[in-house]
Amino acid sequence: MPVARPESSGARIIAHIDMDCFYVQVEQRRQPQLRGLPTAVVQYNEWKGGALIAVSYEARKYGVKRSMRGDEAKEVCPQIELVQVPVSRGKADLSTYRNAGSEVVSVLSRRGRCERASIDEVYLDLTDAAEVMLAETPPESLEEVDEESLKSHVLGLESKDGTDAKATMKEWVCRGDADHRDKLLACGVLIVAELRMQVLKETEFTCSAGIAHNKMLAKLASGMNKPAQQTVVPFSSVKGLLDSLPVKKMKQLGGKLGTSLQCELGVNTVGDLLKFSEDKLQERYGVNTGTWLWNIARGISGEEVQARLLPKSHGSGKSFPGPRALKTVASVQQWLNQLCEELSERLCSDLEQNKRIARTLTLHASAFKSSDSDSFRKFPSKSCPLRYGTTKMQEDAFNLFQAGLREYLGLYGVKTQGSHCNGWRVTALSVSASKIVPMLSGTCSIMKYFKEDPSNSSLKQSPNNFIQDAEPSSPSGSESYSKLNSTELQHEFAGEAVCMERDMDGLGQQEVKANIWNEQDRSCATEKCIPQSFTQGATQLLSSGTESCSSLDQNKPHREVHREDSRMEHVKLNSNQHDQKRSTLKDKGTRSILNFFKSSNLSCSSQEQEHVETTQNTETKLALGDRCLELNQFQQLQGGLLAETATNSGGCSSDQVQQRSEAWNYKIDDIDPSVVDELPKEIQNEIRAWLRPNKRPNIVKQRSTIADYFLPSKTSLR
DNA sequence: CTTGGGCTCGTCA
DNA sequence: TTGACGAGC
Repeated sequence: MPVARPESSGARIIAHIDMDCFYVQVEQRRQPQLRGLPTAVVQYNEWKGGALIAVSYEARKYGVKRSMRGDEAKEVCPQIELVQVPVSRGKADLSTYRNAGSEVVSVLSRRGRCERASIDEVYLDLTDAAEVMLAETPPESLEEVDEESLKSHVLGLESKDGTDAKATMKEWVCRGDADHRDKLLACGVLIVAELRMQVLKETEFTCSAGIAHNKMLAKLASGMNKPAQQTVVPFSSVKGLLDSLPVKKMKQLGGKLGTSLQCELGVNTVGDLLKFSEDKLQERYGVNTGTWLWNIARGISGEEVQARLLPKSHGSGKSFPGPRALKTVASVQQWLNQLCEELSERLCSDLEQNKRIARTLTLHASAFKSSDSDSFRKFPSKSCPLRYGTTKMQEDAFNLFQAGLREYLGLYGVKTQGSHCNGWRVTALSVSASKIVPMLSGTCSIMKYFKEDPSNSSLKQSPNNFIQDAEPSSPSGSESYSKLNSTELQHEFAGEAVCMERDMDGLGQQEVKANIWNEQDRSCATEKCIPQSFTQGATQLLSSGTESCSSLDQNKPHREVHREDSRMEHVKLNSNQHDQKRSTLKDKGTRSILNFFKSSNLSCSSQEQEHVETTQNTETKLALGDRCLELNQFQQLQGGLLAETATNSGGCSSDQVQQRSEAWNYKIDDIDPSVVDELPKEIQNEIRAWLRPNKRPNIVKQRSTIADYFLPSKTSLR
């Protein structure tokens, strides 16, 4: 349900960026000979040539539509190039598109708060950047405006007779008598044009954009002039836009709510909503939705751009339409195994690249009973704590399915569930992982220990390995989030990490924490930089720690340094209290990670070793605070104590840490990378199963990723 | 202009 | 925890 939020004071500059027929562009980049040709991406489906899920603009000219099947498209456009969505494990695999989306996000997140709204859509809050530009280099002072900006469209701006569109645009951007809001929008136009050109340069993708004072209007505008164009919505044209806009075009009104407005209130355009009082709308749709409707009728939407570059959940699913519906428990289990493999792979990538862990596993299914079709029931979805490891996930998913099936069938009819058809059919299955939280230092160190352990590669035993790992040539499921803007990632994590710190505060550890930060401030400011062997992984995590750390880091690529500089500038210029608070908290979160990298180094040069030793004391003092979280999270990965920690309402006391540490019979700090085999059996198995989907050694991979990122040519990315 | 299905993701209650 | 719903390629 939409929720009304008051519009904050002061005009914001919000952009919505939408990739043009994104999947097609990704395929055309991979196969450049397809560029300029009518092209469509079809989902694997033998029936009638598959379903089109993305259509190039060249193909649209021929009347090819997304709703068509491959065969129909061939009829209206015989020369159309149909590219199939990659398939792995018998199902569509969208990793390549997700990865490409990450590339785009890494460019777009440089100028302001960035929210990844979908695989190919992004919201940006460019308010600060626009205000800085207006203060320092206002558009009216420009003698020249770049071509891309001049190609923009201004809603409600008519080109005068005899004047070409670009001249009109230049006049609009540079006019000195505009009000403050329009001047900020003009800055937004210039910034977004720049960003879009940068996206094209670095990713070869074109996109369209909307620039307005809130998300709702920016989203509306981005679709108005496609492809590869941008549209700005001045405040003065909002009313005119909404008055004639069909309600169904508005985000969140495309479904039942919009239909209800049309049918029950006779509201056809958003402007029609103005006839209804807030009370009336609330009465019918509830306070939240009512107020939300009242606001959007007036172009008001205070929804903030969330700082989020990463998805909140991962899912893998497949449907089994018509005759392909699954009839046996065994076949369901087979498919669940496939789905869990993919999910597990993606979770491992997320863990490795973004240091996040998912806590909940959910199974969704659709089914019908052929016997009594009149008593139709929905198959219930079921969740449980998520245990890492492909095999465990497969077990858990299957158990969730069986629990759901029992409920679905009722108490009877469970007996003959063996391999025989029992009247039920499963038409869709999916597994998803949610409640993804950032991992703090501890678990991370454990990961590294095992990943870097050479003896680990010889441990190739893996139960239930009936499917070979993904072909070496296609690292599916390995999302290149490592390419994301590091400062933004940081930003995103800061909030979560802070939450966990607060939990600790609640347990009376404030003083400990204060000491930790003091120590870290000092060590961070005085030490040179991170040992080289860690910079690959650490660069992302550390880059915005403090000025002294980042400016002295010789290994940091130039571009990254530049980005940090602009970020620091940004922080300095911002007098907003909230932002100051946020940046302080961010630094805290960063430093706890920073500390880990400093102290967990195993193989640095002697000179670096010395540095590590000087920070060792700091690490020891962290024991009470961070160690608590490390243990918690490590145990979560093990899955063994998850239920227990869950009932613990988060957090744990130092006593409990002590207890558990003893229960496990080893200390995390004491684990030697060469003694995997000496670990408790269940941990060995867990680690092996857990690592199985990602065989590539960490170091090699990270190096290649970073190198790729800075290669002048894109060829190695494809 | 809408239409569709498979897949993925998000929000709210 | 679970379900309903919305969105987009």
